Amino acid sequence: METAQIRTAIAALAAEMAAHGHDRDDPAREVMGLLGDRWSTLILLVLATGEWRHAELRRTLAQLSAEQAISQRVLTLKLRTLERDGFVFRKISADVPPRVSYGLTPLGRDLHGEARRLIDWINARAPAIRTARASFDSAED
Amino acid sequence: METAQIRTAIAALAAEMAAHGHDRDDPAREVMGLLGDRWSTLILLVLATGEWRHAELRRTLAQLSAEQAISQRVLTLKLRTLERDGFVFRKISADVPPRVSYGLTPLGRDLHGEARRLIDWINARAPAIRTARASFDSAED
DNA sequence: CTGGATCCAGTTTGATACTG
DNA sequence: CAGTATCAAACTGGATCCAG
Repeated sequence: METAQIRTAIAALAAEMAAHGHDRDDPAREVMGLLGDRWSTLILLVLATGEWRHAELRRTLAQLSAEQAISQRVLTLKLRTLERDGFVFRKISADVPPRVSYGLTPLGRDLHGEARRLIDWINARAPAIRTARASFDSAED
Repeated sequence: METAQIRTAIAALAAEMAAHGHDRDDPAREVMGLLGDRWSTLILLVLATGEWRHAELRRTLAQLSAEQAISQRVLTLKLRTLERDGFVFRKISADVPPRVSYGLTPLGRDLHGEARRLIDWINARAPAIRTARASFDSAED
């Protein structure tokens, strides 16, 4: 690109970002970071099936994950973050002892659907990505 | 959920993941992590406009980001990762001195489109998310 | 200009133990 | 059972210097 073109391109990009509602404290960056972390998308997947108690959810995540189990502490942290953004609700029963359950809000259900679409798209391209990686890795000597 | 229901739910989730092509080394987790990091989606946005040289790209990213500029080192790292997965190409001219340009492959162009859809969805819900956060933060005493 | 090498700081995740 | 506190480990991003 030439200097004048770059200036034009930057202006166009800035305008496009503005038109899509980007501004400096928009939550897109943070939510994308959340979806990109180690556990949140899997938590959404499980909670999409109904309401789960903390310990149940923890055991289930361990079953579904190829890697090691989520720690109690990290599960609490992730649920708090999802709850704060309005994607997950936390319900405490009046029983003795009280039962704490988690589930998806309507917004969380929609988020899960949208994220799922992207994840499925990536999985569908997994062969192409693996091929690209193999080619890159073998070319670097 | 009751114990039997949990068993059923886990089985259903595992089957669903398998049906969607999940397996333990699928790249979805890594690509989502990439899209959730600090710079990759912005890099895709800029590269979607054409071919850019390293230094041009770095300056442009600085213009578009509210935060501080990307470091030279991190830009190289991010471009390498995107290139390895087949989303970005790297072209070296035969000139002296050689010019190095980066751009999107067809796969990268598609990824950008898919990711953009999710980001736009989140931005469209930004008011709801901000409201949820304010309510959560004020309720926690 | 591109980008590798070092060194460093902040954040995220995990292990363990403890409280109500 | 749910959640917190503390400590340790790993990872990410950044600053600086240097080489082709």
